[in-house]
Amino acid sequence: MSATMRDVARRADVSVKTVSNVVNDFPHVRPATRERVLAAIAELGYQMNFTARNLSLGRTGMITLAIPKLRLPYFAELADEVMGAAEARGYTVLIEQTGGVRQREIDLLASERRRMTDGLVLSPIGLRAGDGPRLETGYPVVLLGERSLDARVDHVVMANVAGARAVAEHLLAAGRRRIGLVGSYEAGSEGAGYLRTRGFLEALTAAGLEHDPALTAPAEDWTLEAGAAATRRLLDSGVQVDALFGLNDVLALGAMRVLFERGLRVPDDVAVAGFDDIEEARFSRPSLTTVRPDRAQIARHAVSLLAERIAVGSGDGVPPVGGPAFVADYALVVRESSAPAGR
Amino acid sequence: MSATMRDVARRADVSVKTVSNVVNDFPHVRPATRERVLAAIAELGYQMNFTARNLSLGRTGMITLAIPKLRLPYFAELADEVMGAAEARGYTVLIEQTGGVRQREIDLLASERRRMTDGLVLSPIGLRAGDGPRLETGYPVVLLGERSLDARVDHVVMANVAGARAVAEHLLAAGRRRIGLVGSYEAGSEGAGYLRTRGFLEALTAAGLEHDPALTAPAEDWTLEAGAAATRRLLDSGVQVDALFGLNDVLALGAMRVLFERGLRVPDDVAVAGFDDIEEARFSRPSLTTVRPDRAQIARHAVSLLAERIAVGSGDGVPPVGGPAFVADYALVVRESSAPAGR
DNA sequence: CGGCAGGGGGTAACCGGTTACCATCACTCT
DNA sequence: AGAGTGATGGTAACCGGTTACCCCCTGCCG
Repeated sequence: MSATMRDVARRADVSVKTVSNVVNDFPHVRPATRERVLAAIAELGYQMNFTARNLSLGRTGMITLAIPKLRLPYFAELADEVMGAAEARGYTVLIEQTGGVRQREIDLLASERRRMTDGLVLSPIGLRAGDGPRLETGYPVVLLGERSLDARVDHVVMANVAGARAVAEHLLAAGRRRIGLVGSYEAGSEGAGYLRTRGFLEALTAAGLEHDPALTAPAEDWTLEAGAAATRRLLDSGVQVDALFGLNDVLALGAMRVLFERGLRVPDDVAVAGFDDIEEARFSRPSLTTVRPDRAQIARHAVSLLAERIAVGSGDGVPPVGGPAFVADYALVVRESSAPAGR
Repeated sequence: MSATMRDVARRADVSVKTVSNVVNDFPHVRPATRERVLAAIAELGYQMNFTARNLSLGRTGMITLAIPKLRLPYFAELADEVMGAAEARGYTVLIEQTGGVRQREIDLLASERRRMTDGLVLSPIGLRAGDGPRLETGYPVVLLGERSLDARVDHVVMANVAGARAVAEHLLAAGRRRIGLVGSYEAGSEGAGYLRTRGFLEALTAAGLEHDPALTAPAEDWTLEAGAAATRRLLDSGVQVDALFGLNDVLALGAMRVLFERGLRVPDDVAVAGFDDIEEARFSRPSLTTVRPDRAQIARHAVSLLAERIAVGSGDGVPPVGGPAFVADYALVVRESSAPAGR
């Protein structure tokens, strides 16, 4: 079909080695020769076959980013950051959606398809403690999420506990005492949901308060829809709340929507806060108080760790163990939804 | 490093052909032989090298989806749909972001990197009329967007003109007469911005009205931020509006945020409508009237056209010309932001 | 019992690059 | 002048699959 390196070589009357030297701009090529080759390339419209190159190089220059769902703004923003960080290192990112389903996450690790990429950045949701060994496949993997999987794999985490504690402290300082928790986590999973809940509870405890279990609004997914549904159930149960903490921003936004439908004013009647600082949080009505993890930092670090691991793997035999998890910075962002006084 | 097919063959005491027959479950393999091969595969932990397979097959099983920005909810949702449609056909999707920049879009078409995938679904923003020929590279391409690029390439479009007209008619029917237009398009580009504007103007004309140029709020990007900024400028200019039509939902949501900041009530003082029906539109306060294009249909059709084109390309020589553009269904979704009477 | 059909499986070429190894060649150095 | 040196570029093996082509063997038919 299209021209190959040998065609170019024949046309320029040189060897394939020389053509290869030119396209990879290897230094020792005489200018005149280079010209001839470039001319031949232009005439034939030659374009390199990357699959062939990848085969001989033994690498593809691609890494996989596995996230639960692209439609969730947090992950779309994360993907954007990771793509940027990867590009800076010459990698192309292949995005896979796991739906947060454990089996999909495991499949991805075991899958033959993954051999199309040089490494994997996995944002695990479904994996459970005990699944750790599945990660130790010798294939370069970096986890985005708490290192609760007892796996000897590199981790990049956000300060879930500290961030959630900061939010709760802020709400308590504003005088809120009956704080509803929107969202839940699978028992046994030690993911972001568990950790944020823990941070939240720690703050209450530190303030000498106890969390009323009736103030928990479980949500299956971390979506607007689920946040709204959970909040509806909570309010229907008749409990009184003066604040709601969504385990992430979309849950909080879904909750706000329901408060609005029920005629409750935010923040006057009920303060609301979330976690993630997705872009929508700044533009919602009212704008949403939340925790902003340094996403760019997370992405950069994850890609950097993965690149390192890939390099090592291709070097000697046994890759070293992942070091301690890297914890990204965060900041509490107070906005209208929890402003001290009604506006 | 890892085991190859030849290793498996040696281990099972068969030829590579037989191993290949087994892994590709070719019918004529004696059960006993198959067992031996499978056992060898298990023992060696063999995993096929996809790069090698791709090289001999001359295809990669991947297609590229090029969109402006993953952070824009519309495109995140579209990407999700495309990935689903592609998976149903055995393709993996590689997402590239163009930022809506013309040069990036052109680079993508010319790039050698694209040779890593079998085809391209491109959502062009920056390409101009006249750029058509650049698309005719013999490489399978399907365009998401109006066929204004005079290119002989397959197109899948949404009913931008009709959808926008429907929105405008709805606002007019609700008695709105000074309808601001939030968003703009590059002169000369005939993309979604231009077409939606056209549909909007058609409705006004049909109603015997003229659009006051002062009611246009240009926005550089189609983002929340840009929508807010544009609306701020519009309101600052002192013009009176009783409705705002955002050329897409995020522009409209950004606009709503500013109306709120200025103490204007939606829909009582100003009705608002958008285009795209992103998920956030259902949960905003108030919920947003918009046009819902059938995204799933668009994705399915685009992937299907591309798959067809890929199949043809590998068959005979010259691929046929793209047929007439496929126009996806749409529906006007009326919500609170333009409800007839204040709630 | 020879011949033939077709299932089962081996051999080796091929996909299109990279690169180890080697051969020239032009100079410079002693 | 002979040797050493580095630039230049050719040859062919190799990456790890797929597959065209061929051979062997078994079962069945005449």
